[in-house]
Amino acid sequence: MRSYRQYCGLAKALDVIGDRWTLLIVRELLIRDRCRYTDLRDGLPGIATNLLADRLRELERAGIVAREDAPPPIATTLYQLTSRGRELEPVIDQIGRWGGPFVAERSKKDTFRSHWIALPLKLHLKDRTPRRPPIAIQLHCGDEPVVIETRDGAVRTRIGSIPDPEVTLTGAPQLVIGVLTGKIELAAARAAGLKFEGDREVLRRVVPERRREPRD
Amino acid sequence: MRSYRQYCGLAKALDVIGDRWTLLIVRELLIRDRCRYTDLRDGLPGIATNLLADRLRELERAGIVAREDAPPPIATTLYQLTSRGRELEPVIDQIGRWGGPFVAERSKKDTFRSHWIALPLKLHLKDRTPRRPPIAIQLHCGDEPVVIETRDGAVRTRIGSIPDPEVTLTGAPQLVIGVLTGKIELAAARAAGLKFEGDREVLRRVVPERRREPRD
DNA sequence: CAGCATCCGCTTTGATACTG
DNA sequence: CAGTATCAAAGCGGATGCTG
Repeated sequence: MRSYRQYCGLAKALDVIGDRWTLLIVRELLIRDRCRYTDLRDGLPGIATNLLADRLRELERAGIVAREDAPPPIATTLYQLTSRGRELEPVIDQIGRWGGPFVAERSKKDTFRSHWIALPLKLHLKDRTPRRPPIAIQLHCGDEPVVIETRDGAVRTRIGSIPDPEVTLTGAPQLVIGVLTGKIELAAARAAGLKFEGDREVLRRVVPERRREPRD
Repeated sequence: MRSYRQYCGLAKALDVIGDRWTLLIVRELLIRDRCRYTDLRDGLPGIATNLLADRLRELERAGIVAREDAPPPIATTLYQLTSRGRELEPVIDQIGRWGGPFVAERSKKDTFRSHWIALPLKLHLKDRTPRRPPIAIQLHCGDEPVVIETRDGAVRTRIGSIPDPEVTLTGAPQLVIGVLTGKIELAAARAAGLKFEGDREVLRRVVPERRREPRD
């Protein structure tokens, strides 16, 4: 990206992360921690492979991404965020929150990967009763399973499965998100096709975090 | 901008605000509230005029910017953010914070407009003793004067002058910002060329706000 | 197969000139 | 003042080819 050449923090940041696809690549790495080129490509439907390679080079040069050549017998390259890269989480959080209203309904032309909901869920949800024993909620709403786990009061999410989750939700992402953020009643979601298994009290334990009111 | 077509809040947001120049236009409108096409162009050195016109059209269509035809005798068009547009302030705040390290030093090729510092100062500073009578700090570090004012505990900034400020700072933006954010001692800044007039105790009243620690 | 690089047509951007 | 018009250059998207 050509620099704006403006002595301004916003403009300087956009010089680095303002390119097309760049922040979506960071999104992938925030969710997956360490992953291969192919994982990134699969999580970024629509990207041209040469662009992904270009962006990874630029991000590495900017100190946001580090590439690690896994030793044999794995023999593959792994990409991960540096600490400077992980500092982009609040940036992506805010942009994603601003874009929240746009995901109220889903267009048929939109692609979806289930792990995309992991980041907003982790950032939005909190454990209402952190003293009680940890719980896990298993989600099935796309290509890969996602787990929500409480641990030390924090809510974590990751790609994967767990043998005995307290709750399992299966269905369209709109319904899964709606139920977890409290925007859709469980009964309404089940009527709309969501499958629910487990203890419904557990579901109430994980609730959207109250946002700080903006100043001014 | 071509849509990413991803069912993801971040991607949907970037469909709208991810174009080159778009967030810088929002920056201008956050600082200036209502302004003319020419004001925007002056605040965006480097932008091609057709691009500014294009972006304003797109932003209007997206419900972020509203255009208002001022009645005669003014007879000019004024642009301002809608409420949805003002909701981008936290987005720009976070991106600007992330870009903060990049403005540690200034390249000679960088352009500068003094009002660019108004937004980060407003977002970073707080009034340590909000009960005391309001104060004003006058800044001269570029093309236009900027005022910092305390009011009801909040810190506000605007383009303009005030007759009798408690403090006046004149000099390079690095020095002005450094002193206000506490990164440079006043004595060091004066040695480096900053002119200071007024009550140095007043300067201590306005301090950087403590950021909430990130979760996780 | 993973991890790119190359090529090509198309779109976006940038610089400048011009207009009501 | 507030844009539109024009055109060259850069960037992007899609397909394909190469290499270990």
